[in-house]
Amino acid sequence: MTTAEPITEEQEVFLKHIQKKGLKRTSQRDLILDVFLRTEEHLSNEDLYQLVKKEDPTVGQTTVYRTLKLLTEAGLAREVRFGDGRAHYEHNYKHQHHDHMICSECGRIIEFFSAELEALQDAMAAEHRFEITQHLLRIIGICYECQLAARQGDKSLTAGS
Amino acid sequence: MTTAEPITEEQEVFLKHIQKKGLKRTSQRDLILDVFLRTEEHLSNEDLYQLVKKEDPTVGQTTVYRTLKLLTEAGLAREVRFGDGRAHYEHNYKHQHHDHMICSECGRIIEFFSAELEALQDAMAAEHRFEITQHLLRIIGICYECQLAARQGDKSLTAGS
DNA sequence: TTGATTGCAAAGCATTTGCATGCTA
DNA sequence: TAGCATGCAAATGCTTTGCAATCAA
Repeated sequence: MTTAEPITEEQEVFLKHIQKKGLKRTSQRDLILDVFLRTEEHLSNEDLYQLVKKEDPTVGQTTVYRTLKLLTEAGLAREVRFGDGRAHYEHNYKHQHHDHMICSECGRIIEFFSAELEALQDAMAAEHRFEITQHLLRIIGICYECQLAARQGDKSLTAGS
Repeated sequence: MTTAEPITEEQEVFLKHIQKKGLKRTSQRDLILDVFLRTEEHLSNEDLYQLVKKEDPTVGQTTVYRTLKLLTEAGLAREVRFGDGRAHYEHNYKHQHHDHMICSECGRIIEFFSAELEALQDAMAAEHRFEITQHLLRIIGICYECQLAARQGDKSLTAGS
């Protein structure tokens, strides 16, 4: 499989980054980027590896690790951690920054954005003359669906879970 | 070493928690709590283990892990993660909730609090009917001191390490 | 041709778990 | 005395690294 010519903006961004660092374009990196872009989720390394493997079983997991790091450097991916011990990645190119609410019952992830929140963070940083590189807001709790479910199963309460 | 009678509020809180769960009070747990309370920092497990070991070299690291989990359950400690791959713990009893700015250059940690920020988070959660259990805000960037240092060493710029 | 890339296996870390012994209640 | 707690060693799970073979530029 020869590497194809760039099509999407993202691929161009990736190529630029690759070249700037004196690295090389490979079919594996192309494929991993492609699969990543086609998937709109919070992919863990393992997730992406499984998807990539479907299209090319010879790709190793190590390459996925290394490529995700490259994509993050290039600004195409953003690493997020939900507290389950492994890294997840989401699209980061021309995507508005957003934060997450994580349901500790079902694992559901709700994305949200608040300009006021962002502004307040900037203000707090300015107060300390702190130059923000990135920020991470994670709200953990119970989503509406799980609250409903809990209310229904409320009659037989012993100690929970 | 026999276990001593409770003195501080924190020790009482811990005892109550221990008893409620049908667990037992031990000299190790007493010591670990004591050392934890005497230290005003963001202790990692390893940090606390080293400190405890100075006072009682027979205590095992596993016990520190297990006790820190207990302290967290009891509401005495709060687990925080700064992105270095391991958990850190800070005092949580009658301590106002606060968030952190982390300098990616020197590792310095600045604590801050904003009532507006808290209120905004609550508002965002309410919008999604999400019931907050806890939240975590981490701002990563460059602290003022490191900005100054960077400006000074700016004349010989090659690529920046 | 040269040096980056790949995939495998092994190594690293932080954390957890199994288990025999010890100790609290 | 019963069963929780302890500490060691081994296991776990995610991620990184060493290395020989391969491939892009």
